[in-house]
Amino acid sequence: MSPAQLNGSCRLGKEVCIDCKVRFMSICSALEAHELPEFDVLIQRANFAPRAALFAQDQPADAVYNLTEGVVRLYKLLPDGRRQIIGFALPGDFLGLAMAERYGFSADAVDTVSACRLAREEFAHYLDAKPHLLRRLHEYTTHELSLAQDQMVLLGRRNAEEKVATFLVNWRDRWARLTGKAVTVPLPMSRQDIADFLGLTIETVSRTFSRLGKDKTILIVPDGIRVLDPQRMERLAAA
Amino acid sequence: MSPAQLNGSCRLGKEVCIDCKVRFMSICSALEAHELPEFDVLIQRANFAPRAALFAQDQPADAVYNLTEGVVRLYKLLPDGRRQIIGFALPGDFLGLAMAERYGFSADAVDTVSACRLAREEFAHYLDAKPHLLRRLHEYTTHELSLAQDQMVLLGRRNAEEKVATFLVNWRDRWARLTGKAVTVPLPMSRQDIADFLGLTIETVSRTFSRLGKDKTILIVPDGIRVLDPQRMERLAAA
DNA sequence: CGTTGAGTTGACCATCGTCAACAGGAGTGG
DNA sequence: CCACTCCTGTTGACGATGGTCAACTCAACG
Repeated sequence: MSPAQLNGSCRLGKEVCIDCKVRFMSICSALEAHELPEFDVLIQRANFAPRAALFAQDQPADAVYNLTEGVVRLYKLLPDGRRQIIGFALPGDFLGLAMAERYGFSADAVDTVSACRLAREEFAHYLDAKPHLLRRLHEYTTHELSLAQDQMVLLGRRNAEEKVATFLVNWRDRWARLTGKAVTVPLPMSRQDIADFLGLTIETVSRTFSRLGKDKTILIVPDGIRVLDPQRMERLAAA
Repeated sequence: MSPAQLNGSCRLGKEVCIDCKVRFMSICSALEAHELPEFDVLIQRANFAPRAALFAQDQPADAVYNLTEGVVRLYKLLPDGRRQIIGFALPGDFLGLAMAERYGFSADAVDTVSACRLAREEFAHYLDAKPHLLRRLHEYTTHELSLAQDQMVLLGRRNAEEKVATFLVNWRDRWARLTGKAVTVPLPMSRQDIADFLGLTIETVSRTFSRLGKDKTILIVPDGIRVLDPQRMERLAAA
């Protein structure tokens, strides 16, 4: 499947806002039941294969997305190719906050992704008519800003072990909010993705995982980890 | 003057929104002329001596601030005392975006600071009645988020020289927007502040300044620098 | 089976942090 | 007016954390 070219069998008639599984985790929770049909006509379902691009940095920002399924990595590139992942988006997350002419970062699917696509202009006009939705969006944005500030502390002032532990704890908690608590934490993204998120190299991430594994702090399983010593893990993350 | 204890001779009658020098650089630019008097009654002028705290992380967030004068450092502390400065605020900047129960970071005056203080609850209610102000605030927040994402790239993926150069270029440009272009860029904050903003130590910042000085890329002057080779500077910052 | 790509591990090294000494200016008090 | 302290910033020597380079394993896939 080619990147950014898709949605075959979707839009099966049943995929309407009122049935949306992530409605109450997304900005759509601000909408009243009677507003859902009118919102429905604004959105378009889009599916993305693993590694497909939702959008790319500096492209004209003609759409925003509400993620309903899968994991998306958001990243910025320096001219020489260095990459910083600024976040991983999960179902319920809103992409394209900037509402600028062009995207400030790139977004692509880590695994199979579904999202509601809204034309930016249309969405902006709809927002003008719905102050309660704008208010919800603003709350969401300030929350994102707060997470970004936490990430600055992590990138600027924590060592490799603290970075990895913090990442794993945060990811486990986000995952638990979606699917409930589980012993095994899936890690759909690659080691390279984790490294680029934490400001490390792939080797350092790998070594730190191994060390935490030898510690019996975590157990490394295919495509994920199991937290064996949550106490020690949280202590490392809090430090 | 003791921290967080102040405003003596302020509120001289003339200090009303309509005369505000930074009105068009702040979120107040969203207000119509006829709304200024009603906004005026919500605000309270506050002055802060150098090093005084505007507010501290985890304190109840009972006020937000609109900066009118001076420089404020915003920072987070780790339990063991490591500090990450998440930004420097200048006149026109809005502090307390989170609108949460408690402040997510600390803010204190770098030099002499003046600000408009608004009770958070009152401001929230006023926002409910003024969608255009909310909209402006949302634009401001997304801009801050975008800056935070740039800072993540800087912290995660740039070396010391690039960090320092990027900081100086950005600071020069922000300063120029306030006071017009000038050969000398004042640096009211300490080396320690710069280090904690860039995820470096004070020694590395000092050495990098010295090296850029020996290069003739910059000239180090008391409480500031002069950019001698803007081209080279921008090249380092863009890298 | 051979190839490919992700992940792991080891050896070595560079950048930046740590520790320490020192310089210079501001403020204080004899 | 000078001696003294204090504080910030600079510089040097050394070391540790994490990066670089390379070899290797293993699973997936044709």
